[in-house]
Amino acid sequence: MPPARPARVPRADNRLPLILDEAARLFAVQGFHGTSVRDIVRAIDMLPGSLYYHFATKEALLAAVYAEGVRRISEAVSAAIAGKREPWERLEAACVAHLEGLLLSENSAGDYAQVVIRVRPADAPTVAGELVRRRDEYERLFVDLVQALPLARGVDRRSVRLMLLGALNWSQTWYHPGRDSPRTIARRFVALLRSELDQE
Amino acid sequence: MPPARPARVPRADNRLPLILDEAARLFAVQGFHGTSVRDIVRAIDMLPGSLYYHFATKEALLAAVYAEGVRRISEAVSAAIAGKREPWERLEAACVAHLEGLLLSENSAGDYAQVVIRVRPADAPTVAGELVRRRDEYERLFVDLVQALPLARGVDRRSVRLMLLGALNWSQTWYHPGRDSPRTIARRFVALLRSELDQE
DNA sequence: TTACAAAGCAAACGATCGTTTGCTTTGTAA
DNA sequence: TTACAAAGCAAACGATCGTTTGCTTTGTAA
Repeated sequence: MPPARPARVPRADNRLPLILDEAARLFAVQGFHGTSVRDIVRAIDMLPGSLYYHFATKEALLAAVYAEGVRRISEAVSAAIAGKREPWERLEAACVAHLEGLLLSENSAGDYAQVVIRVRPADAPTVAGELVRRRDEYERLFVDLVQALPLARGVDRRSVRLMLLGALNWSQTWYHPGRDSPRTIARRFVALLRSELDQE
Repeated sequence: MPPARPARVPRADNRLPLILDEAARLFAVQGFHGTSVRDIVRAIDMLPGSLYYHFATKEALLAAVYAEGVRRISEAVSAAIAGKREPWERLEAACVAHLEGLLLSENSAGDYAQVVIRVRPADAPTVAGELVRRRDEYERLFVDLVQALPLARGVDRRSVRLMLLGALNWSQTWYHPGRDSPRTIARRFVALLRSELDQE
């Protein structure tokens, strides 16, 4: 085995994080096809060609944003359920974290998650497989959470998960910052399901 | 008032309907920005410029497809609830019709409805106002259906509607033709809500 | 202080985009 | 049979797209 090469250390003024942030913001708002490479680099005073030092293609850039989005929201949800034991409490906490990560736009953290929800893998054929894999990986969190619920016999847990996540994700289209908070919306949706499904 | 001009009658070989069909199909699958004018006319052996005899802009074409989509799914839902009296039965029938109109791809009727669900008004700024108006007009059907439900006091009817429609619309992303039918999915989602909300 | 890779500039590539302009074909009403 | 508008062709417009190529600047390890 050859000795490990001395790690090439990135420079401090590396603007790759800025590219990711701006790409996340624009992909979230305008979609993948509605955003040009020039749109992205314009805001950070870069030339279009320079982006290709960091990414081989526009689709590879999307894959990077997508990966970061899954990482962030997975972390938020995991942190939210870490302290809790009761299954319904855990699911509610997860839904609140999911929706806050998606809709809360302060510090632009929500942009990354919105890309995961909004951009269809089919929009970027060369990385579609990777995107689907990452989304599935995230949703597995919710498979487990729903699995742990004490439900009456005969209730299809897959339907429960799909209904809840679908309703949450769709809120992206009608949510307005001034009105009900993401936390309130998430709790309400869980409550609408809960008492019916709870077996006691 | 001048006498009405004799109506200019369109020709029988008018290919405008073909343009609408193909645009609906492609906008549904690839999105608005992911579809070019050339993509649309290619399938019907037309030249790109010829489209502009029928529509002033690509966005005006989208508006026409959108309007037809709302018209079709409104009609399907209205027909489905026409015979029924019981409020929960009416809501279920409406949800089944909504989802079948959205997911059933036989005779390509679903393409128009999918455009309504998939394309964001903001994607076409010059017609965004019209698109929002039409979508709201359609959703008013469901406002009334939920309004008629005999619910326990304190249940937020807006949340019930948003949760249900959100879950249904989101199914577009995970639905697979081989598995559960749109009818089954719609009924299951209504059932998950129903017993909890029903006041008896 | 120097060597060198990291980072990005500068300029352009061919392809494709939505749309326009002027002209021709063709169905239909009279 | 003819007049004419409906419908679309043919060809191009300027703008923008994602990407490449060759060169320069600059931070950092030695």
